[in-house]
Amino acid sequence: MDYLQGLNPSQRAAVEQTDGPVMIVAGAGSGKTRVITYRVAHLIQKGIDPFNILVLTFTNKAAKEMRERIMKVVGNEAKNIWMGTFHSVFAKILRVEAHHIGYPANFTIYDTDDSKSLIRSILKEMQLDDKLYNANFVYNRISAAKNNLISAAEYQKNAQIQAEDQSGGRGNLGQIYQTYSQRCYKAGAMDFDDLLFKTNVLLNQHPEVLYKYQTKFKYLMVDEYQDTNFSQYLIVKRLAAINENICVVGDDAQSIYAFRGANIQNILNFEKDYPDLKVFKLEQNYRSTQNIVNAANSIISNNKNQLKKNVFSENETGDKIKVVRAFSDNEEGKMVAENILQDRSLQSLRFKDFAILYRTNAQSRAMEEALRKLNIPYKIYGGTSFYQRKEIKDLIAYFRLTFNPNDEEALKRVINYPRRGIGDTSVERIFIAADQHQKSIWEVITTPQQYLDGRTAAVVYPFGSLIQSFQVLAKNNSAYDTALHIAQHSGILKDLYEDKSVEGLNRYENIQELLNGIKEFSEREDIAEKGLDVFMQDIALLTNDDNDKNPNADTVSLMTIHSSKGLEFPQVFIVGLEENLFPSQLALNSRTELEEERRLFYVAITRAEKKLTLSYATSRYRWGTLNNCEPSRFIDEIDPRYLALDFSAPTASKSSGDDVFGKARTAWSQPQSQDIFTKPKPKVVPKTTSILPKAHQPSAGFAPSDTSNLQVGMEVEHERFGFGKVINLEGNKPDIKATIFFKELGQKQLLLKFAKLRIVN
DNA sequence: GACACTACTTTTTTT
DNA sequence: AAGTAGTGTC
Repeated sequence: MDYLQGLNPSQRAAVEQTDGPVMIVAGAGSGKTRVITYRVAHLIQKGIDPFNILVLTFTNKAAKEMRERIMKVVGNEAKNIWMGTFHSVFAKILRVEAHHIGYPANFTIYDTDDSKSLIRSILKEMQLDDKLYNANFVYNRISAAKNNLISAAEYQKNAQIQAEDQSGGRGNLGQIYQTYSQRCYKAGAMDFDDLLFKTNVLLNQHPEVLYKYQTKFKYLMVDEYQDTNFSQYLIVKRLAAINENICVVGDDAQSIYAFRGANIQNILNFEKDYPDLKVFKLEQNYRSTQNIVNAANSIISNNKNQLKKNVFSENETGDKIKVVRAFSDNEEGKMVAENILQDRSLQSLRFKDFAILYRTNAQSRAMEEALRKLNIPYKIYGGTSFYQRKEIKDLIAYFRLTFNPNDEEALKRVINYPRRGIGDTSVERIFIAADQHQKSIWEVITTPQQYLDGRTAAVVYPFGSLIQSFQVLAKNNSAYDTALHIAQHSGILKDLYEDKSVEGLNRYENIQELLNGIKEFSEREDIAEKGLDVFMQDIALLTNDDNDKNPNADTVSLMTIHSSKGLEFPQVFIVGLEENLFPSQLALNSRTELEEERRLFYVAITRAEKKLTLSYATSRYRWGTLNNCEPSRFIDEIDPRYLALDFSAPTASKSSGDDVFGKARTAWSQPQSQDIFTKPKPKVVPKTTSILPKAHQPSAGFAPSDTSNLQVGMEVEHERFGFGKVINLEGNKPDIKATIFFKELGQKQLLLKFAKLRIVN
C-alpha cells in the first residue's frame, strides 16, 4: 500500500473513502488524476472485482491515460475496468441491449455532419426557410431537448416550448424534431445525443436491464463531473441507486462546456441528492508558481456562482505574468515564436515544454506561419480530426453502408461518388419511390426495375449490386481485406490516385493511412472478432487524440483552450486576448456566458507551471478583413500585483525582410481617412498568398532513393512537398512512418512505403 | 446529368 | 480566406 504514502492528507482521505456517496472538489493542479488513479487501484487492492467498477471520463484520451496509470499500480487487472467516455461506454451497452428499444445491434452512429445533413434534407422536404430554420440552430435545439430528456412528442406537447418557438416564428421545430427522430430510427442510426438519451429510455423502460447494470457496476466514478449534462446526470443517478457507491470528481471553476448542455448545477447541487455525502476538497496546487495560482484566483473571484475553496501553492513565487502587445496577428505569432527560441536557449528547455493556447482554431494559422519561419517544430492538437476528412468519411460511408444499408446519410454521400451517373434527380426519385411504395430505400436500390424508370433503374442497379458484393465479402474476410477491397472496387482509390495535386496526393495518403490502421487492427491478438464491422463500431466516437502520433517528439504544442484541459506545460502562451475574441463576441449577451468564458480563461492560466505569457494584437484578420481590436477585459481583471506589462515590443519599422508585405500591410492597417462620398469597398490590397506554399518543383532528374536505411536527421526531398528534415521514424518494417519537417509546408507524416523521397544527404 | 460559375456563410468550444 | 450551396448552361 505504499502508493498511499505519496498523498497529502486530503488526497489520502478521498482515496480511502471507498464506499458511499463521495464528492471530490479538486482545484486546478491539485493532483486530481492521482487521486482517481489511486482510488481505483485501492478498490482493486481491497478485493473489488475490476469488472464491477465503472469509470466515466470526458475524453477517450483521459480514459486511456488513466487506465495506463492504474495498470502501473495493480497490473493487468486494470484492463477489466469499465472505463471510457459516457458516449463510448453507453454505445457499447446499447449495442448489447439495442433490441429492447427496437434498434439493431449494428446501429450507425451519426456524427454532427450527418445529423446536420439530415436536418437539411428535412428542411428542404418541408419547404421551410433555411435561414429562419438554420441547420445549426435546429441541430442545437434538438440536441438541447435531448440532453434534457425531452422527446419529440413531449417537445410538441410542452406549452412553454411551443410558445417560445411560435414567438420566434419557428413553430415547425417540433415537427422537424419528430421527423428527424423517425428518419434516424428508420436509418438504424443514433446521433451523439441519442447515445445518452436512448440509454435513459432503456434504463427507464426496462427495469430488468437497469437492475443488471446496477448490480454489475457496484462502484461508479465520474471525472469532470462539472461538465455533465442532465441526461448524463440521470444515467449516473439511476445506475448508482442501489449501492450508492458513487464518487464524482470535478471543479466547478473549470466548467467550460455549458454551451453543449453541461449543467454546472449537477456539481453545485450534488449534495441534495445524497444527504450523507462526504466531500473532500483538494486545494493545494502542486503544478504552478504562486504568481500563477494567485493570478488565476483573482480572475475567478469575479464569478459569482461557485463552490467555496481556497486554492494555494507552496511552490516558488515565480516570474510575474508577462503581457505583450502586438500590432497584428502575424506579429503576435512572430513575437511568440521568437520568445520560444530565446527562452529555450536561455533556460535550456525543450520545445515540448511550450504550449500556445488560443480561443478559436482559426488563430492557429498565424502561429503556425511564425513557427515555420523560425524552423520551430510544432504539433497542432484538435482541429479537424483525421476521421472528419472528406476522403476518410467517403470511404467509411461505404463501410457503413455495407453493414447498415439503411444508413441514409452514408448512402447520400457515396451513391454518386465516384461519379456513376446517379445525380440529384435520380436520388430524389429513389426517395420518392420508397415513400410511395412504403419500401425501404435499400429495397428500391436493389430491385430498381420495380420502382423506377428504365434509365434510372439501369444506373442504380449496379450500385446496389456493388454494395451487396461488399456485404458478402465482409462476412468471411478480415477487416483489412474487406476494407482494401472496398477502397479499390468503390473507385475511391482510383479517383484519388488520378488527382495529382498536392491535396490529392495528401488525400490518397490519408486513405493509405486509414487502411494501415485497419491492418493493425486486423493483426491485433487481443481481440477475437476482427471483422470490419467491429472496427467500425465506435469510429464515430474517435477524435483527434486517436492516432496519437509520436507523443514524445520534441515539438511545441498548439491547441484550443478547451482541448488543453487536463494538460500542463512549463511555459504557456495564451494568445489573442482581445475583446470579442476572448471573451468571444457570442458570449457577451449574458452573465452566465461571460462567466463561462472567464472559467475558460481560468483553465488556460492554470495550465502553466513556471511561466505564463499573455498576448494580444491591436489588429487582426477575421473573416478575410482586417479588424481593430481592444485588449481583453480579462487582462484588467487580473490583480496587477502579478502582472508585468511589456510593451517594448518591436515596432512596425522593424519589419523583417522576408515578408514582402510586412510594410505594406502595416501601413494599410493604419486608420485611413475615407471619402464618405465614394464607396470604400473595392480597395485592391496585395494578397498574402505568396506566403502560402506553392507546389514544389522537383529538382532536375528527381528520382526516389531507397529509404530502407533512412535515419532521423537526414535531409530529404519530396516530389511535391519540397525539402525537409526527418525528425522521427516509427513503426516496423514495411509500415515505417516518418515524421518530416518540410521547409515550406511544416510537419508531415509519411509512410515510407508510399512516399517517394530523395535523400539529399 | 455534369460542370462551371457565383453568392454566401462561416469561426467557439467536442462527444 | 475558403468551402459550400445554389444557379445556369451545355
